[in-house]
Formats: sequence, structure tokens, C-alpha cells
Amino acid sequence: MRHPELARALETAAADLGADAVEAKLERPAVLEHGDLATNLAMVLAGRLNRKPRDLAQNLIERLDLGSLDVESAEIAGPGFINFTLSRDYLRRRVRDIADANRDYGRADWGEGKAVNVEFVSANPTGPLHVGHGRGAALGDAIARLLEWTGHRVQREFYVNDAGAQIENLVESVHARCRQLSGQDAEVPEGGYHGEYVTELARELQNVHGERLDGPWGPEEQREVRDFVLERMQAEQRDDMRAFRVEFDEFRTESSVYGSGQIDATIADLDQRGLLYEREGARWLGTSSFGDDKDRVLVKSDGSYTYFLPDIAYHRDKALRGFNTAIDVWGADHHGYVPRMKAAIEALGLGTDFFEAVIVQLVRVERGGEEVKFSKRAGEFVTLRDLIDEVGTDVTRYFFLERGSQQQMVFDLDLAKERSEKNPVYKVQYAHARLRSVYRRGGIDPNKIEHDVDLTPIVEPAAFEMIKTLLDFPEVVEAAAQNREPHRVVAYLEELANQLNSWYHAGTRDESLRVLGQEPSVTAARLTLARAAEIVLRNGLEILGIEAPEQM
RNA sequence: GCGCCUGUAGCUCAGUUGGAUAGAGCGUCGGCCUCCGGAGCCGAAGGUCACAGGUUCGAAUCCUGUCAGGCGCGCCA
Repeated sequence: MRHPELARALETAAADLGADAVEAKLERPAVLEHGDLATNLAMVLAGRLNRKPRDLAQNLIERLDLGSLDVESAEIAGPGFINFTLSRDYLRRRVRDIADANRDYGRADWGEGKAVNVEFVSANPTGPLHVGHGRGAALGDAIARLLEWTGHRVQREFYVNDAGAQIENLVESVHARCRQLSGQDAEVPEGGYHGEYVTELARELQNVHGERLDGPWGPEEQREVRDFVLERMQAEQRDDMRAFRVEFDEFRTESSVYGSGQIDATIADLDQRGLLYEREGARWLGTSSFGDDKDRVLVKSDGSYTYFLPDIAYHRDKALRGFNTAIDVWGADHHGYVPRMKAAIEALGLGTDFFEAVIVQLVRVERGGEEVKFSKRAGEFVTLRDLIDEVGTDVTRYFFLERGSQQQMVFDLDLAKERSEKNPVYKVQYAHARLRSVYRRGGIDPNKIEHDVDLTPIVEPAAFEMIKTLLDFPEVVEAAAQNREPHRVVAYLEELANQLNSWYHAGTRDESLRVLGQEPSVTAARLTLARAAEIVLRNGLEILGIEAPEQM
């Protein structure tokens, strides 16, 4: 909960006592008895001013005009905390602010319109997306949403590695299946793709081309099949992403980087900066002067490029396109790649803040306590499509977003399929639906709920606890956006849902605590609070890309 | 061998950027509700924050070391 006036007053008081340019931090104490807000300012200043913290706290308090700051009491506690209890009227007023802000509550403008490119998923077009991609997709999209909520201009981007050897590998695998389908002896090559979908591709090709593809393939056939396979796989991945409620603004292909002359431009750029050198017939980039373990090859001795070079060119292009920041969501197996990319970015003179990598750890899927390893269609892994089909987009996104991305996670299918409040997704969605249903039962149009009503009928301590949680929302959004950590929003929503549900359930035991059927003034006040809670639940779910249902 | 990530309740995970008495869900146990079952409601038990030092008014959080797990260390992509 923010209280800028109080924070400023504390800073002024600190300056009066001889400590200027300090920032007064206010936080919600963990225990009720410690009031509504607390500051450790006196303890922070004690060392600097060489004074006793508790005395300092006393001096600070004396310099505050408590009444005008809506502070009812300010108490010194423990080693030197100052615990503030705010007037109930202040809290009630701020409920009204939430209802007024409505869909904008939680939004901020500190992003100052900066352009951020968020690149995620970026799967090879060689097969269906798997659960790991799903986690990256949920994370990348939620980060994008968080940045949008905090005043950034965001582009969601998917990098398609359509030029690598893996495509040829898939084409060879399809070739083998084609021959098998026509009754010939053929083996999927070593390290090839074995999933059922490869056979599907072969079958489709046969339907189109008949027997033409049964024999050996010349360059013509190779190219045709390659194009076909690329298009099919990309289309499928796009469909999966759409089903997962992720819309990319841009699919950038590796081949377009090759075709645009940016490789040469990148080489020239680095060369001009004197960071390239030749050794053993290869061209190296001196990444080790920018924090990398060792220098890296860009052009191999046979004249071909390493994977690294087009990747640098691609990221350089992000800067040329005008982005202030490029965030990449990468799987944990690529984390070792981060230092060299950061080094390359710095070598290009783009600074240390332009590029950011968010690492997402592995997902293990379990059913009945046992790991689920394979999907029928993909063979070696569980596909995202399997998860969506089985438990739905909302649940899948929520589960992926619930944990810190650096945390390896277990996806518990049994819990995910549970359609009760045991399942945290439903608990949060129920909380929202419940409030919508209160409006329906009361024949109330939520958009016409009067905010400017007398809120003094709100007196229950539980209600004020919930109000304080509602007031925390903008700070949670800010911290989540700054740290690229959507899971903070999830944890917050679960806490809010718990409070809301228990506020609501109190009415099933004691009718006088219900929203509807009270004195008109009481119902009106509680409706405004309900509205504020509904708004926060809805806005929070929107940040996660999860639906806020009218009813369950 | 080196680097990065992780280690918190039986399980899955949070922990307000160093704050006060470490939290939630699942599971377990008790009560309520229910024809039964499920769901739901109320409550309880459950902790050497991997371990050992250090930094300071204060450490799950920062530093050092150890242990355990994951990942990565190509002129592969």
C-alpha cells in the first residue's frame, strides 16, 4: 500500500534532522498489531546520524502532522520501527479510488513509452511445441502484458530458425517415412525425428504428390518438401499459440536475416570496432573482453557461419528497428549462451542494459505421482497441445505462471484437472465469478454501482484487511514488471482470493454480513467494496492472460 | 574440473529486494453440512529455512566454504 504523502513527510522530517536525500520506505507489517504501515527509517538513519534509533523515531514522529496525513496513531516498536495506524476513513476513501480507476487500476506510466521487444518460444519449426515451450509462452506473454500495463510499447516476437541443419534433418526423416509408406526399406536417420507427426507429414505429401516422392529425391524434391514441411510446422505452432491465447506481432525468420545483408553489416560493424581477428583460418569475436569465458568463432574456417553470427545480426537488428530493450525468454539449456550474447551486444556498443535474458526451467508433468514422458503424436515429449486439450488454456497458463521461472516445476495433472476450489486457478476465478453473481442476484448493473456512497458501514476488520490487500495491487504489478516475474501477481491473486472468499463466506454463517438484503446504505457500501475487489481480480487475471468468468 | 540455477512443512511452492512471531495450496487429523459419496465451510497439527562460518541493531534473503540436485561448458544449433 502506497502513501506518498506520508513517505514525503517522513523524508522532509529526516532532512530536518540532518539526513537529506533519503528515501522513506513504507511497508505492510506482517502482523496486525503492528498497524497498517511501518517504516524502518529511524534504524536506517541511526548509524548515519550516530543516534539511537528509538530517539530518532520519536523525533521523526514529532515532525509529522499526523492528522493531515490520515494517521491515527504512530507508535515506536521493537528496535526502532514506527508503526502507523491509518484512519479507517482514509482506507474507505481509497476503495472509492479503485472503483473509479476501474480497468486502469494497477496501470502505471513509468515505462515512458519505451519500446520493448519480447522474444519468446522461438521453437525450431521441426515439430509440435512441447510443454517447455508452453511455459516460455505463458511467461513471455505475461511479461509482455506486465510491460504494457506499466507504460511500455511492447512487441511480441517469435524467431524462426528456418535455416539450420535441423530442418534438413526433419526433411530426411520425412523422406524415410515416405519410402516406408511405399513399402521400401528405409530408416529414420541417426538423430532424426521419430514422432508420429513425421509420418503424418509423409502421408500428406503422398496425398498431394502421389508416387513422385517414393524414390530418391533430387534438389527439386528436397526444396519442395522443405517448403511444405516448414509451412506446415509453422502453421501448427501458430495454431497452438493461438489456442494458448498468445498472439505474436512478428515472426522473424533466420533466413530473412541471411537475406537482408545484415550478416555482412554486422561483420563490418564489429570489424570497424577492431573486435574481430583471424586465427586458424576462422574469424573470431573478442567476447572475452566483455565478460565471456572465451572468444567465439563467427565465421568457420570453411567459410560458413556459426549459429552465433546470425543471432548477433538478429539482435543488432532489434536495436536498428528502434527497440530500447530486447528481452529473450530462453530455456534453461541455453543459459550458458547468455554471457556470450551479452558480450556481443556490448561489443556492438549497445550497452549492458539493451539485452536481457529470462531463463525458464524445465517442466516435469506428473499424473498420479508418476512422470508423464511421451505424447502419442510427438513421441519423445509431452506436447503443449496435449495439455491444452486435457486441462484447458486457463489452467495451463496459471500453472506455468504460478512459479518463479528459475524454479524447476512439476505440473500436477491431477490437481490441474480438479474442477473445484482445491485448484488454485478455480479458486481465483470463483472469487471473481462470485462477485459477478452477487450483482446478478441483486439485479444490479455493475457499471452503475455508485462509488460516491457513504462507506462508513464498512467496519469489519476482515474487510479492512482485504482493502489493504486491494491497495497493494499497483505495487505488486510494478515489482512484477520490473523483475519480469509474473508469479508475483499469481501469489497476490491467491491471497486476495482467500480473503475475498472468506469475506464472502462469513455471510453464509451470519446473514448480517451479506452484501445483499441489508439496509440500503449497508448494501451500497458493501457493493462498492465488492466492486473494487472484482476489479482487482479481473485486472490481475488479465495481466496473466487468464479469463475472469461471469460464472463457473 | 569450471560456470549458472536450485535447496523453505510429508508433497508442490510463495516469502514485500535486509525487518518484527517464516506463509499458502495439496495431503493428514478433528468439527459442521450431506440419505450416501463428492464438493463446500470452520479449525488443528506439521519447520535445525540443506550444512558451517561471516557481515549488523536485525539474515530464509548479502558474503565465504561444504554437501545435494538440475543445466551448460563445440569452428553443433
